[in-house]
Amino acid sequence: MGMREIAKIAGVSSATVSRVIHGSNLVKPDTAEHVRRIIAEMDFFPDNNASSLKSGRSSIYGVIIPDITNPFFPEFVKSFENIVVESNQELLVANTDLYATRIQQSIRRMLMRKVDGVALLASEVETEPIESLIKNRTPLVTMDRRKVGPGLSDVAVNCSEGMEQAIRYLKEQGHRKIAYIGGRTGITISDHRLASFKQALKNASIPLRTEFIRVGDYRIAGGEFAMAELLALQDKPTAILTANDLTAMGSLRAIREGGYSVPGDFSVIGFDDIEMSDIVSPALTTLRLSRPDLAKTFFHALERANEGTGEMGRQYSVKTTLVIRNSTARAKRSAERR
Amino acid sequence: MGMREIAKIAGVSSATVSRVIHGSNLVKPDTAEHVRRIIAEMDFFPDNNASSLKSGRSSIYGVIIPDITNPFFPEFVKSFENIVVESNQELLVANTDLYATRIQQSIRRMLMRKVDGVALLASEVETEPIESLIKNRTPLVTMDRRKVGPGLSDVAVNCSEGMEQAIRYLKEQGHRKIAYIGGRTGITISDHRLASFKQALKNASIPLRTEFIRVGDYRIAGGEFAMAELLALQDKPTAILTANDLTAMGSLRAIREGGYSVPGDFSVIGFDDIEMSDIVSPALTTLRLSRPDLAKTFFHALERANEGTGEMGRQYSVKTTLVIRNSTARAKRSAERR
DNA sequence: GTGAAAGCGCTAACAA
DNA sequence: TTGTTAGCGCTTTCAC
Repeated sequence: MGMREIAKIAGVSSATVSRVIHGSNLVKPDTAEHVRRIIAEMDFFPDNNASSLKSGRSSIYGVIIPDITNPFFPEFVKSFENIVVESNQELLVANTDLYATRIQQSIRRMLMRKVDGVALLASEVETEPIESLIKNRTPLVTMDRRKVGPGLSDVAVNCSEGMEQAIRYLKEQGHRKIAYIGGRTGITISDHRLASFKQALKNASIPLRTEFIRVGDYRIAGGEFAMAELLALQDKPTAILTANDLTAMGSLRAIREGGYSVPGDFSVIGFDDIEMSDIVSPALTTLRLSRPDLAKTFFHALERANEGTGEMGRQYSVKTTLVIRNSTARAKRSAERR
Repeated sequence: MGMREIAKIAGVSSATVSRVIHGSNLVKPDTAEHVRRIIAEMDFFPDNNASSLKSGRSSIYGVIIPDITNPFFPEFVKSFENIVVESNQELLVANTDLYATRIQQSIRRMLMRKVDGVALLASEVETEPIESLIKNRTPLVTMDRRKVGPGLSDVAVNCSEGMEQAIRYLKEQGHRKIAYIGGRTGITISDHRLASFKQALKNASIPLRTEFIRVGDYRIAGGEFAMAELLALQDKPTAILTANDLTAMGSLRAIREGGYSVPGDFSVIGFDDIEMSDIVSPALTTLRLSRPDLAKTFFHALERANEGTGEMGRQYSVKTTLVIRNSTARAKRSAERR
């Protein structure tokens, strides 16, 4: 069952059928209507592979994420998929499981499918795989790499504003000893968040203590481990900022295990505002990074790149806002007792 | 850059290049090696659309899930993707967001891409969309629909065994008043779980109380609401089984909100064993449904259907096992006091 | 072992 | 407004 047969039944040419399917206005309404009826009757649908072969475009966007097990990403994918499907396109999702090598594989596979663009949210990325995308003139939009080029755009997560808010808020609550549990260094996304944290401290005239800077892995286990280290300190912090909510949840866990309470003994602030944040106990104060906004921005950047081909990419930015829940409170006069 | 050009450079025909790429053993090793080198040098990769068009197969499997926000599904997708990518195929994931209408859309889109098979984990499924798959001879494997046919297989979740275990365990712990929070009725998956629960109670000679049977929605909110109803009962249960872990977490929440404790006042058992189960507090006792096993079974069923085309589908089954953590304990002499 | 050639189903430029 | 036609890049007989 191909367009040819539909054409025969309808008494038109396959070109007309194609036009009808694509809603061309060069077809007489009557004819179009007639053809549409036949299509419906025969329950016909076109072969996408053939169109892609012909046109070189596939109406597929690729998304590469590092860890589908981190709720932030499914939530992003969901938002993104809604937008993409809305415009009759499709999503090819690849999860790299945090292996940098799998990024290359994924990109390669997407290139073979002639995707119309790639949203790359896995930040542990080397330059090589990106080049193959550029070379094949496939638009790429990255997250928080802060580099643009021809066909290469970036969506930065503007955390400095949020961090400022968070630090200011903590300061108002009487906190002066503020720790940070980040992600592996060397990854731009981690570096930027840490830098924003330091800057925010500075702006608030709060001294930075190196022993208060710890490294996690964006997962619960990492947050738990890093928090345990913090708890082992003689002079403990009274508040902890984290690079993402999972890290914050790990901290919560370590604090509980250590026999302390949140927000009684420690205030904890997450990052992302995944759905779970509102559900754990205590509900997490966090810096919200809106998934719908992020998805919209990625989509927009991709669309744009697809119109003006070869055009220079842009630097986009989405911001974060502080959402106050129950994991933060006034600092105790002395959190060190006990 | 197509096979033609590679062929020219290598001084062979495009047919030979194609053979080399597919590892055909009809090519002289020397020639093959030579061609491979050129391919690597030129960084060539074939156009999948062209192959699919020619062969009618795409090396893509489709997966349709109801709610990407429920960690069970990302965890399944991850396992499934690993297997699929291993065998040089790909995954097209569609999330229906619990809208039955989106299942049809998804299937249609997959049909247009000529997927080699569809794994359908969204259970709220009518017969119509399935038929279009069958008609197009695209293998389909469903979860817990318990119906098979030509090109249609099913993977049943054998929960009866697990339920028996759970009830037996609770009975040993002194529980006699056991409630169940399930999913919307009418969905086979919900019906089966409920039926297994009832059967298990019967086998353990524990009376079934209708007011102890509640309906959730496989999400935290539903579990919370249903548990609140249970708490409002004069004569409360002492243990609660749930249709999935999210429901169980909702119960935990309602119990905490109600001023009770787990497992002090109530024992709670989940279903699935999502990663979070081990992380919430208290860690959840649950019936584990192994994602890797489930993924393997789906893949196997799909592969099988793809070999013997038009063959009759099979009924597969994966089992569940009780994982005991901290949300269950001995029943109090009287849980009703207070 | 290797090459020539005929399409797979669709699109788009051109013709009518 | 509609039809004709030439491929898109690959696979796969069939012939050598």
